[in-house]
Amino acid sequence: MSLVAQVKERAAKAIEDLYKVPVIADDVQVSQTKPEFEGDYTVVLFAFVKSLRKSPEALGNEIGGYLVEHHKELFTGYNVIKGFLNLAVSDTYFVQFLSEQYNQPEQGKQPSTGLKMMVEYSSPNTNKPLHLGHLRNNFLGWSVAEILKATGNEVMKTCIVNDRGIHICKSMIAWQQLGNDETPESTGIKGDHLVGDFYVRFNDEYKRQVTELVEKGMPKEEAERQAPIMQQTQQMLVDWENGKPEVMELWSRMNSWVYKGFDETYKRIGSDFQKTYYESETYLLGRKFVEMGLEKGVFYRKEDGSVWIDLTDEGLDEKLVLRRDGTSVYITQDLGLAQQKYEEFRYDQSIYVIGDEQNYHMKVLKLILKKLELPYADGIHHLSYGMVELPTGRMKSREGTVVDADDLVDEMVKIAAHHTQESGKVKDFNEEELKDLYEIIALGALKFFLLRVDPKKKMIFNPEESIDFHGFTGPFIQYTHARIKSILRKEQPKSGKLDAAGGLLKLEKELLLLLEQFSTVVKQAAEEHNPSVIATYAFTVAQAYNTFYTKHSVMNAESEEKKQLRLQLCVLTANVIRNAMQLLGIRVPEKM
RNA sequence: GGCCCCGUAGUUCAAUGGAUAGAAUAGAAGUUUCCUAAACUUUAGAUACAGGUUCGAUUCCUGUCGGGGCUACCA
Repeated sequence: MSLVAQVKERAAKAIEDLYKVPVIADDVQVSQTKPEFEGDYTVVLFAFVKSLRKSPEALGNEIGGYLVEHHKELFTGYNVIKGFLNLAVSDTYFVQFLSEQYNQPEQGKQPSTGLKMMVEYSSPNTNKPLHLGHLRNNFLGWSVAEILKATGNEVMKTCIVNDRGIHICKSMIAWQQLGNDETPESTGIKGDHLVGDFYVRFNDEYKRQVTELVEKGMPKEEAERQAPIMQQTQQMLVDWENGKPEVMELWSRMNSWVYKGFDETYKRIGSDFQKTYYESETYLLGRKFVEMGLEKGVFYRKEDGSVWIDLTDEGLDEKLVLRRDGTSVYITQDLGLAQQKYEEFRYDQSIYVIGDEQNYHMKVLKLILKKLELPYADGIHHLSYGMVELPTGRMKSREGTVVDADDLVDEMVKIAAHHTQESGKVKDFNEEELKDLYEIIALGALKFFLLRVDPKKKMIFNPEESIDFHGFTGPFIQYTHARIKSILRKEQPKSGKLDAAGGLLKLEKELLLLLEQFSTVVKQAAEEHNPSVIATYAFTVAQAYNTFYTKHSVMNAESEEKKQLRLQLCVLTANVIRNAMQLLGIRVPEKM
């Protein structure tokens, strides 16, 4: 049991014994003691003042006295300041924790819950390459999946690829008309970028044609409909839906270029999926829901044949679920996909990593499934994350301000290489090892940058300033790990019980206090679907270690006892850092 | 118009209703005969505004101002 949990439980028991009232451990408010006060954990007493009719000071002294008396092995002292009972945890407890845990390589792992969870993330369109926004999505999704695994869940990572629709046809038409048979091979351009370029060229040509028509005197809206390239694109979509062979062939050819490009990027940034769904295969699935909904009276048909659901009672609008021409809309497709996933995987939870611009859509999706009384409706969670914005606002492809994922990673690798060469610490690395190190550091910086912020909040990326390698960053933590490993290459701790008789120094104890919290932090991150909790934690640990490191020597410790204790502390810190960073998808180097 | 989210040091981010609002960067001043200075130490600097609830409000409620998103028979 975690230390916080123990404090809660014992404090609850103390109150029960002292005042003969039932108290649940979770109702006891416990937090880490602020550094300016004596103690390690603090019980906040205000909640009990009224019901027990005692002053906070009296309560604190009575409970504190009781705890120190009844749990000598755990608490060595207390003080009461206003309504706060500060408890000092014994060195013995921490030293025992250290010697039990230090060489357990898997820190933070929780027992199995038996629950199955799906995490859908990444979800790209096949008409453009991945950009910075996708990176936040990819890193979040991967990390949350990893955190859920660590907390004992079976996790299935999935991806839904948007590979059909008018926007895909735009790239295809542009390639047909302006492409000169260019291919990734003939041009040397990565497939997803090549197709993305044609999407841009479509828009340029379209704009040109509209302008031309307007100059001839056609009203703008009319021109936008009449532009030949748009008409041809719409015809292509119809042909695609009818399975016209030439169109299908071009479609799968260009998509294969894109997938090859995506695979390269995914491999590099570490994204993977156990199952990939393609919209071209799933977009018709939702239709049976329309029948079901009409039968249950949840949906209704309008005179023109379109089908709707009325959500005004829930404070939302009326929502279309089937067009009057009988084709399904986005939400209907999602209903179908949710069902399909459930049939295949029987999930307890299905987590969708999707931007917050779709909050409304996801709310509607869940609500419709609920109204249809589907058993998996309650398990649907939207992991809504904020957009990555530039200092000037949203990235806009029309203004060319979209930050490309591949370019950004390349840039980060360059900077990592520059810093590494400057420091001159890895002269014994060969070419390949150096290349790997640059990737580790570059992606460490990038992933940490995107994961350290609360997912719900939008965040700002300034392309003018490169992502930092100092301070609250991935490389800072990686560096700390490398430093520890450098010591451990010189000497490994001997196993066996340690003697705490000499007492722990302040910095040793502070570090141990933090290390003990890892499981609690992982649980919190899992409950909140929030990797930033882990990022903050990993940084705090690294910071605490660095402070300790500068102040106290491990190899030249005051005594052999101390040296052993510190070596164990080094091993545990390295393990916790490695495990924490692993949950963020960040590797830690042995040397840097 | 309706619904939702957000305004915290110069900047980027923290803070289950709890103690003197934390970090990181940028700024100023220091630390390397001693385990990796991508480090460490010191210093200065912020809750948009006005009310309310509370023993206690960055957090909850109301209003004002400012920013963003959604509100498609697009996906």
